Amino acid sequence: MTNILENHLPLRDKIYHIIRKAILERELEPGRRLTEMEISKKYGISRTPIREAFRKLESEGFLTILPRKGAIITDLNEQTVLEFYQIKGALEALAGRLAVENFKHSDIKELEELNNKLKNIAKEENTTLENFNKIHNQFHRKFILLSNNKLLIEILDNLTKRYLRFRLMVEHTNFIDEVVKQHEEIIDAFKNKNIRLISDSIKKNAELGAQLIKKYYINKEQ
Amino acid sequence: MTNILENHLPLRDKIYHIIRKAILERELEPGRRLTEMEISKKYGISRTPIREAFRKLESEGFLTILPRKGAIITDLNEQTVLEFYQIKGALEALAGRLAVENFKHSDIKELEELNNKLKNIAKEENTTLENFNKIHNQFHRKFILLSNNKLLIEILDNLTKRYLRFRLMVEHTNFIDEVVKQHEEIIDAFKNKNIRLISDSIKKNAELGAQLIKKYYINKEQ
DNA sequence: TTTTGGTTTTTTGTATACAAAATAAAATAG
DNA sequence: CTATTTTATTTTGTATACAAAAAACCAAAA
Repeated sequence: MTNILENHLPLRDKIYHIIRKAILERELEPGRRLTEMEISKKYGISRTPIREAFRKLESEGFLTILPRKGAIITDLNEQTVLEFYQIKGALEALAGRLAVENFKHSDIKELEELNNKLKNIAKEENTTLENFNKIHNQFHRKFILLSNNKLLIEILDNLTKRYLRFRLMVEHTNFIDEVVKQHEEIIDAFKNKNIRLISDSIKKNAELGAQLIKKYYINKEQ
Repeated sequence: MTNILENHLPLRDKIYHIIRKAILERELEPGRRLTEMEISKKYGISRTPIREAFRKLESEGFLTILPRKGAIITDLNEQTVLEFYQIKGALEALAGRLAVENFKHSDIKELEELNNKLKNIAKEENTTLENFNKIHNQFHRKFILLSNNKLLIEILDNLTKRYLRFRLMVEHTNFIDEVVKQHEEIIDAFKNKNIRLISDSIKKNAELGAQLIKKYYINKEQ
């Protein structure tokens, strides 16, 4: 495994990855203020690369920087999540439509294998949410890559990273069966090269994601 | 008019806007290398805020930064443009679908007024491409804002800025009539609250944009 | 003429210093 | 004791200095 922190990257990139990881894993909770000095002392480096990392994290929505005030970790509310899933649905549906042309038999097979892995995860005893998410992402990224639209891939990758935080909040495991069934629909649609069906099934899958997050927020209120 | 360079913004933001403008207006041509010292000397400021501006410009696709090598202005080829318009089509169509609910009579009227302005520009003698683009953007941004999806608005704003460069390459004026007609279709679709029609007419409009750019590249080759 | 090797110059990466603004703390007035 | 002003501290914004890497240059050899 290639460790980002070891391979001689510029310090700004190393510190970027460290902070990003901490936010994603909720070590740094939303709303918390982050000072440059704090990080500087903690890791024994100067403020210059830290500032640059902060700006990058801001542009990706992890931090909110107020001029002359500093950085706070962006809070993600229910509304934001729903907005995200609407966009995810539309863009992945586009990816699907574009991908049809490029699908080979082996690609379909790969999707089926990934979906089988998901099905097995549901049966396993000690299955982690991270593991589920990993395979789930591989499934989606498979047809996204086949869209051959580099900008689309870039945008979806960015969004997925940016909103990964939610996915780690929710107990997907109860819904794996439902997800697997929907993925089967998507695979069928690709098999039949039915553009409309591809688009609709992918969007439906995104809507399910939104519903799961919604449940989390409802439980939180109680 | 609010001048970005005067109003006490941090230097990093001022210099960011200066460079961005220069790239958009093709003063700085694609492929050109930009050194920090060059900007530093030209504007009499230190490298620190310049570095931060560079990173922001990189994240928005204006610059490509290679570690220990420096920044070059990103070159946009035909393929990238076509990819952009595919995404623009899908996201604006989503915006349209979401906007329907929020459309008031006055909003429809506003769209009609903007489209009339476009129609008049076609008739004018000395009409600038910038002027056309400005009104054209206002039309699209109108229903995008009504989608009420903040993330969607942010993404579309970013993309529009990032790919503004193209729009300034092409002689839209010959196609204004066609654009106006398509906009009328969009307005009608909103009037009838016909989701499918809204989606399709917006996508068709994006495809026209792609075609215009394509023409530019074809002419360029000759 | 071309290629290779080393030297110089330029440019980026990082640390540090200080000014300016914002926040926190303390002191004073009511 | 509370509210308000003043002072002190913290934190960001910018400039500068130096180290490290890359690029450019030049000379000598094939």
